[in-house]
Amino acid sequence: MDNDELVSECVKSARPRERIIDTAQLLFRKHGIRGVGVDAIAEAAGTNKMTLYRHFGSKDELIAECLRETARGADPFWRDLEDNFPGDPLAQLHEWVRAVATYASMEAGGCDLVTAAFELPEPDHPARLVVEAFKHDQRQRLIALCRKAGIKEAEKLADTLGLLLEGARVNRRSVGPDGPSARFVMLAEAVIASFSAAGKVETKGKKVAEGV
Amino acid sequence: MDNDELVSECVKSARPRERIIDTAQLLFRKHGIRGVGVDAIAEAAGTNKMTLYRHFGSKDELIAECLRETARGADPFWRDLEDNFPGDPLAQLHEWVRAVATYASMEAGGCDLVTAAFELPEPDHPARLVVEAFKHDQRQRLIALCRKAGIKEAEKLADTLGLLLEGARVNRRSVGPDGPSARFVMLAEAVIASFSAAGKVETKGKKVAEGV
DNA sequence: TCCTGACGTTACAGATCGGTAACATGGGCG
DNA sequence: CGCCCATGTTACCGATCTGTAACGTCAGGA
Repeated sequence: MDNDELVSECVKSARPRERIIDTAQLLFRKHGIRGVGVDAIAEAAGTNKMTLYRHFGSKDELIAECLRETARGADPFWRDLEDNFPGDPLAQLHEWVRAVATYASMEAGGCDLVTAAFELPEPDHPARLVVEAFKHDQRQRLIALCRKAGIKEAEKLADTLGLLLEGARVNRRSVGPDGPSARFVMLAEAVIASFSAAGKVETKGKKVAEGV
Repeated sequence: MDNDELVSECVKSARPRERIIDTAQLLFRKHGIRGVGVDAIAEAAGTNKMTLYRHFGSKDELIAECLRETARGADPFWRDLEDNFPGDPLAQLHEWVRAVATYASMEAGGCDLVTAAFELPEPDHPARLVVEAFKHDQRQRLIALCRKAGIKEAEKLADTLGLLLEGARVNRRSVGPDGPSARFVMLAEAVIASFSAAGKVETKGKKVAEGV
């Protein structure tokens, strides 16, 4: 509560609206969504409560907008994946493992969307719609990637990797960065290897090329 | 906030202290730890705020005590595992998968300990000590079980299963019971199978008997 | 120039929060 | 009986919360 003013110093945006969203994301991560009030957000963003309420009708709307902004951040992630390994979905899959592990070990760490789902138990909260849509979208993308990579049981591998990742993030959040979450890359690679082997056994004789 | 009085009807305990803990656990699950006040807990428990504060010095202490109580609930779980399949650690491992999946699909669902870790970001909160100790204990138990079951890379399998489980719980919490979390048993069994195969390949020629 | 619209400032409402003080009550036990 | 201790009751404190009203200020465009 003391150094939150400094937080806003890292947020240099012209428009108050962007400053508020950026600052709110930082403060939500630090103190929890319910642990920070709109007054503190506005002040840390270098503005005031009235301006905040003129842009976002309520705190719940601000929360939802912050989550939408966070969710939009995943798009360049997938674009980079495709750009860095064009036409090589298996390499993209391995890079996905490495990249999400790197992202999960940052201070942003635990996915803001999941954190919000934990902090807001009301089933009809506007933020829940954002979370569900995001999770569904990410799952579909990962399934498609596994399928293009020639994995036979693509859904199964994608769900295993997805649950492993969420587990690693939540574990890191509850027991710190030195727990089992530190082994995520190794565990995920082992799972991919086992699914790849199974896939090749089953598709023996057939061309592996399914994607690409 | 309206039907929380009925909640207390399910809690028939003689002593106010137990009633308060049981009621607090229910309300924390329903509204979140930060979403329910001590007054509401006391009233729903059929007592009053003063009695609550005489038993637990603060809300934070009550939270920690609730988590300790929840953590104690895992002991009979492991005892049943040993009692139902005595001397058969591999069967115990498969039963572990089935049992935790059943538990995770109940309304208690998302582990209260993890939820608390998400809701209480302060790193020195007394509840965090309980969470970390519990998670460490569960991990050690699962590693020991895998080892006794003859798995060669016991730690690796235990961590994979642990992260899968935590991922399934958090996924269920964020996208509901019809997401990938519904496939936890299948995914976990596939992982066990792959580790069992790897273990047998590597220990080929040696006696498999290591535990028991 | 003037006007409009975004933004800042102050004050306030109504509710709820965690936590405490003072006192009444009532049952078990010597 | 008389005492004690756990519990119930009421009132209160100061702080904080979301959200609103009224009124300045100021830059930029027609």
